[in-house]
Amino acid sequence: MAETPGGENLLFLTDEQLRKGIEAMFFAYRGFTADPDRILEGKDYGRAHHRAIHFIHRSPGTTVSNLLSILGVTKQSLNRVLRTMIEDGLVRSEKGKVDARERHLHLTDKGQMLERELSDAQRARMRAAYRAAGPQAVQGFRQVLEAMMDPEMRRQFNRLKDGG
Amino acid sequence: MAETPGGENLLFLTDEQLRKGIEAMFFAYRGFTADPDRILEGKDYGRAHHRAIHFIHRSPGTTVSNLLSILGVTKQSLNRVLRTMIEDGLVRSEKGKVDARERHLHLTDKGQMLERELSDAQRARMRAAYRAAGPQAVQGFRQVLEAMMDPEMRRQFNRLKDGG
DNA sequence: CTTGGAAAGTCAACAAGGCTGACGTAAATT
DNA sequence: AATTTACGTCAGCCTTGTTGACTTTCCAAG
Repeated sequence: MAETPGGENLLFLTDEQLRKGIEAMFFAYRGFTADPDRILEGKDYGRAHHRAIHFIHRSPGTTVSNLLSILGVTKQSLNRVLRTMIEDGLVRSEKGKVDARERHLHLTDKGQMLERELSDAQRARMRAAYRAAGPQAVQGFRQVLEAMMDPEMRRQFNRLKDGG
Repeated sequence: MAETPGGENLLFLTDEQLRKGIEAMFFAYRGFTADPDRILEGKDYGRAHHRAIHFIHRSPGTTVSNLLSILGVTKQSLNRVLRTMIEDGLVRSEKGKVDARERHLHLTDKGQMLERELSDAQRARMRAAYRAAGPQAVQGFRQVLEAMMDPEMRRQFNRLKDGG
């Protein structure tokens, strides 16, 4: 057994273990996105639309620039998906009252319906995985994921966790 | 506390908890790919090349069709990245001896060097996350990820885990 | 009140990396 | 001999990312 002076077993840090973790992330992420992808194909939307829908639902009234910093894409890229969803009546964009330069984004009823369909599917998979693994495992899952984020992303993540 | 007839606490299965897990996956995956992406930008390669390099390194001599089923892309898509890497002398492709229709793929020394650079960076992040979270958390992390995979992907994952 | 700069939106052009469809070739299998 | 398999390739398309340049709107500071 590989033991440190401190006495902890560090077998979980071998290159082999790390490789397995890397591959697990790769395959799991495919599963993670598979259901929404399936729902969206044929609906003219893609993963980029799903991400926007998710975070608008999550933080109704959020601004474009806030969304930009969460999604980490350029405004041109975000604007493209936002525009189609506004045209299609999934998203409502309204001028800010305190700062009229900002656009506050909301899902319309139609947008809510699609969000529901997508998140139901994604939650169902997550729920099944959580249930299969158990609460203890879920806690570890969350700890490792959070430790894996860039500090900037972790800030975003924790800001979302609490207030809207 | 939400208790089932069985007596288990199911608070970890609330929609809110599931949403946090979903967002954690999203932000963590960004971190997961950030370092290799940074290394590859400016090198004419992208994430697709990284994936191919990883699995060729992982299973030297693997065939094109095997790689196809692991990566889950079309042969045209894979062929594009494979061709450039063969031209650039990162990957060697040789006819099979037992079945000459197959092409067996290996990394050249140059390919090994790039693989090293990429996987060192990715492992460093994974190692830091594992170390911060601890062995117990790592086990849970792996359990949840594995449960999240599609059965087909889980088969691939477990086939890789053992033999090459 | 003017002006500087931030926020938002738009146009154009491009690249990576997915996809489908069609076709060709060599080798294995039936 | 005919069919199937593994691989490669051409052509064309889509999504989603990028840069760069530009305009409009509007807040805030001088």
